[in-house]
Amino acid sequence: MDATQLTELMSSHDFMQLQQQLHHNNNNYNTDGHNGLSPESAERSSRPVRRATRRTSQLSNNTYDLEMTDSSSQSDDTSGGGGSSNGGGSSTNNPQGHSQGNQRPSSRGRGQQSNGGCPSSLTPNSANSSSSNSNANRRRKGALNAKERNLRRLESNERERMRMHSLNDAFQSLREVIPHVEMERRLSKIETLTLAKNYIINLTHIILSKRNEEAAAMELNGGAVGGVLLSSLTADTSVGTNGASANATAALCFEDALANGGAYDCALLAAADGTLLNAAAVSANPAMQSLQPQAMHMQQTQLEPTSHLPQQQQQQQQQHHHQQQQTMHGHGHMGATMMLTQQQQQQQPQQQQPTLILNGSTTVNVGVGVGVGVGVGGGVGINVGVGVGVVSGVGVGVGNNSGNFTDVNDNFDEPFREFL
DNA sequence: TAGGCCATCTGGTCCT
DNA sequence: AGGACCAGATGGCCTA
Repeated sequence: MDATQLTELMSSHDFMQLQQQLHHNNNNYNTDGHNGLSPESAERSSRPVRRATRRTSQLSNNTYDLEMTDSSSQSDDTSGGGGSSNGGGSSTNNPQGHSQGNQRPSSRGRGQQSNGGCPSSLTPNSANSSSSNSNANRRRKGALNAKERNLRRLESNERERMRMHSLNDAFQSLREVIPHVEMERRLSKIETLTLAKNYIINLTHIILSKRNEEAAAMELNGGAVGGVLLSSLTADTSVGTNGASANATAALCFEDALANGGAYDCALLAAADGTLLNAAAVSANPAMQSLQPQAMHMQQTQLEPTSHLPQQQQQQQQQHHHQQQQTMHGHGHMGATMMLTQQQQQQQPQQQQPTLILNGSTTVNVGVGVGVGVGVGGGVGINVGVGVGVVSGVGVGVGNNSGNFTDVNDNFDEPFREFL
């Protein structure tokens, strides 16, 4: 599915319902409590169908040979001289191998242990140890211990599987709330974490800038309703490790978040390494909605520190982002102008709804904008600055150059503290 | 076929 | 002591 098809699909009226349905389905991800590898559960979930590995299937069937008394022989039994009792290979589990308990061809003593419950001794002297009750007891005890070790190992493996499943469930839950492109493959774990990080950063920027805007708007309009608010934000997110700045572009649309029962569409282009260019729809959870009590657009985010770049370079970046937008797999419910390029917007300034929303729904343009807004302010960091209304032709500057973005990082969790 | 991603097993370490 | 957590190893699946 290409971007056009995806956009068309997402433009459909039923898309919201479909999205919610998908969301619901995704919630079934790996909740069957088992290894999550059954074809049925895989079909239901977004987890790619994976066949269980040999080990997995065998262990899942509880065919682990508990009679083996040495766990190392089970995990690393490639030393059976190639003529391993399990036919060589890893031989951890032997689906057909229970019968081997009494005919294990291995020359190793362990095989004989399981036969008689008597650990064959590894020394010639102990080979005739049956004459000694104490030795036999020791051997039995040793065998039981080995069995117990194997049992413990099995239990430990099971716990580890469950632990990893719960971890994967958490990853899946995270995938479902992170805006990203609906890809044919699911996000990998590293992609999920990267997007989540950038998404949090974006939300933080929005909240902080929105607060500044509201304060400025109140001051500007004297609190009157009806003022046109335009703001531009450029933010430096030097949050990456190894000093790399995040280069993110986001287009979030909370347009009718509340009107649609809490679902909103948004697109997020975010990647610290520039490899992820994704857009997608998510369903907002109540906590996220509470962060945005007003409907809000965020048409474009560019987290690259651009305000200090030469104008020419900024223009180049704008062009680059135009191209990105054209290829972006955006969600259809992006609002009328969400996915339009600047050129397109300029070509139809009369038809489209004003992108600059009045009080009640605020437009927040993050980045050196496409179509709207040019961040003003020399410094790197958040520039809730002078807006230039390109689309609607109306722009009211709200100056609030917050300076260096370290201010944000210093109080990174501040906007969220009230929700803790 | 190489590389990426993943599930699982495993042994060591830490924590309660 | 037992469970949780972690990282290394291994092998399967998928894609370019």
